[in-house]
Amino acid sequence: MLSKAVENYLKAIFSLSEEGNDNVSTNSIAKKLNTKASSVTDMLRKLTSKSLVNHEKYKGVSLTTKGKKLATNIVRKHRLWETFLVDKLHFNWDEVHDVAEQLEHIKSDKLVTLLDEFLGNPKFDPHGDPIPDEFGKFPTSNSTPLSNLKEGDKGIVMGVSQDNSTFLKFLDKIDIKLGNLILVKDIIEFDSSVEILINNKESHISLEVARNILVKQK
Amino acid sequence: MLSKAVENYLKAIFSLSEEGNDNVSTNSIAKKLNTKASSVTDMLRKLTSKSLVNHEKYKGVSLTTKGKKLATNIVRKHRLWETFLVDKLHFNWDEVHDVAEQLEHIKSDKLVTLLDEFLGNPKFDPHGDPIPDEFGKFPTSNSTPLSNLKEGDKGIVMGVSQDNSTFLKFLDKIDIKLGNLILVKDIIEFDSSVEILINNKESHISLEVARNILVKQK
DNA sequence: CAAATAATTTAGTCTTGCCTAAAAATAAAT
DNA sequence: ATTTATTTTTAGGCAAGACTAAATTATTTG
Ligand SMILES: [Mn+2]
Ligand SMILES: [Mn+2]
Ligand SMILES: [Mn+2]
Ligand SMILES: [Mn+2]
Repeated sequence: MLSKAVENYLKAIFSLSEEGNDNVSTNSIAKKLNTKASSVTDMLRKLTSKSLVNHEKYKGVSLTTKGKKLATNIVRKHRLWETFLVDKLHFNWDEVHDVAEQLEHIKSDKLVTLLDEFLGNPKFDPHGDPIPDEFGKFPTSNSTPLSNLKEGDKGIVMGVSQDNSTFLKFLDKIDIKLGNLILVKDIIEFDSSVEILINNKESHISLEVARNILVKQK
Repeated sequence: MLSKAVENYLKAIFSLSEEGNDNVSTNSIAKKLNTKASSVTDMLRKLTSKSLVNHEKYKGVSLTTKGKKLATNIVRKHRLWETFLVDKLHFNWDEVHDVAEQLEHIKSDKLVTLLDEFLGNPKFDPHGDPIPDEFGKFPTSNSTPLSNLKEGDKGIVMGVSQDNSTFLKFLDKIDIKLGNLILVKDIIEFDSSVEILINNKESHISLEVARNILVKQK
């Protein structure tokens, strides 16, 4: 039975290898988990001995098939619980991440299966992140960052690539939520910031924000 | 923030002091938590330093007001989660205890409040155990062990005083579930075992079983 | 009441997961 | 190609929580 610490390391390595190159660095893991590089090295030795990662000294680390399967299952649980909290308990989308960080470690296959069913086998969580199925397969979403659209383009909000609470609260304020239609009114050349229209409401967002909003172009 | 271990000790001490005398013994805690007496002594020192228990060497232990409040809240969470698992996810009542043992340690006041609401503020869990409210107040249930009834008496099943899975599965087999009506047909003098009728189905149960079924006499 | 038994506490270890400081390896810069 | 800076690993420790064995205190029993 995997400890909570081991599960968090697997999840961190998984998400880091998604967003970048195959071999994840010790430092990047330490940063993601708010820990020290030396602690990471310690843990990598343990993960290696459990055949969950391949680690060559000084060369970074990658998940084994077994490690990837386990990591995916934790992501699945995290996103199912977030969906439960928002859809059933009516949490706001900026409040669920920390609670889901705890719930994802509950060990019961039956619980996951029944929860999934109870929620109607959702494909995406409240932030638009894909929920892998019981075999670890992720649904695909043909969405692109809002920052890729041109002036005059329209897009439907499909998700966000940050679950930071301040970011999400800001989106709430300017009416950005999943399913809403965004019109790109203007792109300011100077700093690539974007003027948008949602529900007849104009807003001005930075490039950084636009990069973290995922839309399906219409 | 309390560790899982601390919470489990508090809960154990709470339940032991409910069912017996005020001062709980080291050995009884060790037995309940499947650990060794020496480990219990270690932990009692820690709990004492946190003002969660009063412990006089060799004289047993009791919860402080603070300790009792925290223990009650864990019981509350355990029973709310059991209710969720049975009512919403359709677990059987013999399958929920171990999962609830994990879920009870999730830390989020908002989660508890919203879960309670989502479940319709239940007063009793799937085993008939009372669920304390947010202030720690337990609802009262005027139920009595089935073993207290006389021949010819009738009673409605209000709960059980065991969440052991084999015991609950046995009850399933003879149609004993919350709300069902039991008629006491005969009490065998020799061993005080009981012949009962439920849903026109006759069963013969031991005194030990009868003691663990709680009914409201009709 | 003394002797035997049972319960509890203490002493000394172990594992997990984390830390700091120092050493070693790799990457970047002159 | 050295020197410098960065990254990673090692060495040594700490706290929580558990264990075994031994010592101490309480309780029974003859
Ligand atoms: Mn999240
Ligand atoms: Mn999410
Ligand atoms: Mn239970
Ligand atoms: Mn229960």
